[in-house]
Amino acid sequence: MGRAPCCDKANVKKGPWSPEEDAKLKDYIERYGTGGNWIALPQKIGIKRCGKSCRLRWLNYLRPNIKHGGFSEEEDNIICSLYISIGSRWSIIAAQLPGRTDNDIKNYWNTRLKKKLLGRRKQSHANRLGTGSTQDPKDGNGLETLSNSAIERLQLHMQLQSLENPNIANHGANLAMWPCKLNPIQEKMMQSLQLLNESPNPLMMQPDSSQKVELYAQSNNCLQQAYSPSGNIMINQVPGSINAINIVGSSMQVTESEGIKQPSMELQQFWALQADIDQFLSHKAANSASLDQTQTNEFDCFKDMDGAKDIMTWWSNEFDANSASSNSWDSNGVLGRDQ
DNA sequence: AACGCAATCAACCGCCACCGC
DNA sequence: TGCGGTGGCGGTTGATTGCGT
Repeated sequence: MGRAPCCDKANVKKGPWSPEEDAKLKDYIERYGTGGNWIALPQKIGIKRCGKSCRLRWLNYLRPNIKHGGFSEEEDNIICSLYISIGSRWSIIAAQLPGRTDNDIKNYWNTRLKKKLLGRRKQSHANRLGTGSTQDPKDGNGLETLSNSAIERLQLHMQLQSLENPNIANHGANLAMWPCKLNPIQEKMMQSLQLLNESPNPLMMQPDSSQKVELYAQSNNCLQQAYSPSGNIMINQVPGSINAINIVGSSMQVTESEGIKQPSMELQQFWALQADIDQFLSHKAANSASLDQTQTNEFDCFKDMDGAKDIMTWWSNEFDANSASSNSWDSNGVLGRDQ
């Protein structure tokens, strides 16, 4: 027995929405709201659609302030940063991009961004597999033991590191060094997300819980307005992970002696993001687990670092310094606007 | 102009978590 | 506590559009 369908499939229209259906749905929701029940909505409105379909249509197209297409370079960078850090949590990524929907971002990533970033490497990988690689694809120690998402993210890590600093990439980079040219907000996003969510990643430093971590703001002063009642910023409260961070600006350390200042807008956004992430993680982490299980599973294969070393080395070496020198993680670099 | 292939994106599907009973 | 209904999410599909030959 399969589960009961959410609606009567036989009497439900599928496919593209007509302007009339759109108008009915939009008009109804603007007048009365959803009533907290999407399943019942189509009947009330008088359209033969599945409730889920109505929800999707509203969220992705009909609700106000939706943006379509025309992703900016900043949005590109944010999407990439977050994808690398947290994977395909499109709803979380979308939450950081006002007006964008998870579906839009997912499509954009799958059809464009991913190809921009991974296309060349995948080609190179294919060549390698076809020309004498000794790695058996069925071998459990190979790339195939990773989820696609994890592979992509690790590839992106390495590729971007290579672009920034081929020497570091060749020796197992510390992700705290990366990315070097994000804007300040993205930089903080990455730092907090990495600390919160990626500690099993062997590419990253793994500070113990008592270690003080300093986040360096690079040549910007956005953190110099940092405010924190205790002199520390609580980065998260997950047991066993980092729980306090001293933020050090380019020339100024935020301490209690700095006194109380109003938080900047950027810092408020930063904290809001952290709250979102914390909420997500605590939601996922059933009491004892400090990390999202899915995330952990993705990197289970790296528990045995010997098995992963070759992969890392290959990824690092695969990317030649010549190509790296012609790119950088800025608006004209990695993402290379090709229009 | 016609065809075939690739890219794009709207929409669907199925799974999972949450919530109320 | 278990179960069913619902919402939310990510993966996938398939129709449409664009482009090269």
